[in-house]
Amino acid sequence: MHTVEEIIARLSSQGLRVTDQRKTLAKLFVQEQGYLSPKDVYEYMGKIYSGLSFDTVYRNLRVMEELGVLEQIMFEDGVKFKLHCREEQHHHHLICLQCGKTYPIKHCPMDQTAVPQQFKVVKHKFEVFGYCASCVREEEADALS
Amino acid sequence: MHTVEEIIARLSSQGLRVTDQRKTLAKLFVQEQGYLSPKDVYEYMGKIYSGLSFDTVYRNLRVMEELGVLEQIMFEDGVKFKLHCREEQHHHHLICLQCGKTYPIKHCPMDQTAVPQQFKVVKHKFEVFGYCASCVREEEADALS
DNA sequence: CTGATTGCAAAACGTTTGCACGTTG
DNA sequence: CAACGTGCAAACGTTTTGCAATCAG
Repeated sequence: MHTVEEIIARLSSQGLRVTDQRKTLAKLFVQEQGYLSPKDVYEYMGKIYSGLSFDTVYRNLRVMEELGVLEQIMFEDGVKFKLHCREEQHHHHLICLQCGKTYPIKHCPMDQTAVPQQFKVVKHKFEVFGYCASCVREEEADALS
Repeated sequence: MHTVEEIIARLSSQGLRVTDQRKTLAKLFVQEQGYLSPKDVYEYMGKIYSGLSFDTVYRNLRVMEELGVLEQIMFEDGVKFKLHCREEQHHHHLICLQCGKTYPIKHCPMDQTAVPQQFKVVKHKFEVFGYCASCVREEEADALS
């Protein structure tokens, strides 16, 4: 799920149409290794397709999510999407609050977590938020000026 | 922040009015040791106050949050509130997907997590979801019937 | 060609706001 | 009685839906 070609192949293997807009959407998420809000996507796509409508963006985000191409998570300020991690092994993420890019953390806290027997665990969430190297640098530059 | 009286005291110490509705809201969250959506709260309160309006519920949830009485988090299906943990030490939660109740986890995964030096960590989220003992039992009972 | 995809308009949500009236301290 | 809280109606932003026109395979 890391290349535009793979995504397109997956689309057509499901009998879905490969439209220009969907190709662009795939390209956007492949380039951008991070979370994007529907609005981010709409603004980006809008520059390319005049007369683009918000509902098509939503529909395509949904399609991609159902295909397993994208994954969705809730932030404080709303839903965001990113390319689904195709990595074999379970992992978590560092997430940059500025640019939305993510970096893998191999360590999974569930190994060390004692859970009462009575509690039936279904899933867990572990995310670390902060600022990545380049966003920290920008911030410092801004502070100086 | 564990009793209705403490919450009321905090309200009036801030020059805010102690209304019936706010007392009921406090009682609700003190009893319920878990997450409630604004809708949950509205439905509960609506049974008591006919003509209750949604915006008042929101306003009071907000007031309580600003007082530090409640805390808010985002779930897949929207915002929810619960009594703010007054515990001294940092901890995380087991959260029941059925009833919304929470149970503390002392272990904090950040201790074991290696983060690249360049990444400036601001906060983290660690939550374990599943079903608590009583909800598991109900589920099993349902399965049998 | 046939069914999938798109834009448009409108609806459906959840949440917030302004206002006049009622209530608390 | 002054300030704060409430209900109502209406605004708002986000997400979804129905429909007719368009496009991909």
